Amino acid sequence: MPQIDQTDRRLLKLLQRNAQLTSQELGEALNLSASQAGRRRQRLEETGMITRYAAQIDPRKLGLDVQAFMQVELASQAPQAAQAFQQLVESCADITSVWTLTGESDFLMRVYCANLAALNDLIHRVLLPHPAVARVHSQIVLDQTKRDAPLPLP
Amino acid sequence: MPQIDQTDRRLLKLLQRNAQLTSQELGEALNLSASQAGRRRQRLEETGMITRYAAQIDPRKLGLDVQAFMQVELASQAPQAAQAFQQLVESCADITSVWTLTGESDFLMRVYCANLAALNDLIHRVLLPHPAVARVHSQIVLDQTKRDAPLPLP
DNA sequence: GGTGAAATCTACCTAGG
DNA sequence: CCTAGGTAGATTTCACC
Repeated sequence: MPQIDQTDRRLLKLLQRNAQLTSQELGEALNLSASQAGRRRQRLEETGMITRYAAQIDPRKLGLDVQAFMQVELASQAPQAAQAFQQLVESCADITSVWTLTGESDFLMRVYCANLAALNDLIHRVLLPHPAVARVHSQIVLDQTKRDAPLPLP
Repeated sequence: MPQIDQTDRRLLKLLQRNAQLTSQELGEALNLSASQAGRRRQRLEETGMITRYAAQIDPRKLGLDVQAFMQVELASQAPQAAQAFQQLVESCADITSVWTLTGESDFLMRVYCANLAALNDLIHRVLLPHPAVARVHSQIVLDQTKRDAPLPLP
């Protein structure tokens, strides 16, 4: 596995903010030739450092006016409960990310809904009736004051 | 503002998973000509539906082995406390996203650190000593079971 | 929906440490 | 021998028809 140097880190930082930068523009920003910048980018893709390029969407323009984080506690720690919950999560498009965390609650989920009624439906008609789910604690996002900054460069 | 139809939504879904799809590939997936697919994509960019294209990085390969979510409660509700906290957040690269939420805690933050020691330093040497910060509750990410799915299509 | 000019990527080649 | 810079063919985009 090749070593990552400071130039690679700066390249990653730039591409996290704007993946459309051309090899030429990257080269100018990093004092490299376009071909070298392109070669570095390709190597970062091949080694799995860059996992993918993704379009970011404005959820409000899509009609998704409500975002929330939910902490979910399962009824049991048994593996089949976790598996049943996992199926629920996969089948629900409103849930975009799920993390397992240390601490009292078992899962943290990020959800997007069209409105408050849809969020309440998700909680009371989908999550709480599910046998694997014991408790749901939901907090609605009022504002995002810092969004998707590049990863820190260690 | 032009209306978004079902084809636009499918296009957005594809581009969220892979922003490198060419107009030709998009056209094949959507039963459109390449020129029409490209035109739709351009329109979604111009109207701000697509806010940017971003490279996604594998944090572990960068040496960021610890992720966490933190809930931060401020010492006061005064605007200058929030503003001081905002400056702290902006100056700290480990904090990649910050949300304001409903409920008891004032902020939810997502952080990436090289290791547990760095995370503890962040909590005890940066956040807690800051005059605006009253309480910090941190939960480490053990696993991400669903990651960055496309936004739901309403 | 199609076409062509301009721009970009990428594989290959050459030079230098 | 390995890394950096340059070049040409193929691919893609985008303004226009």
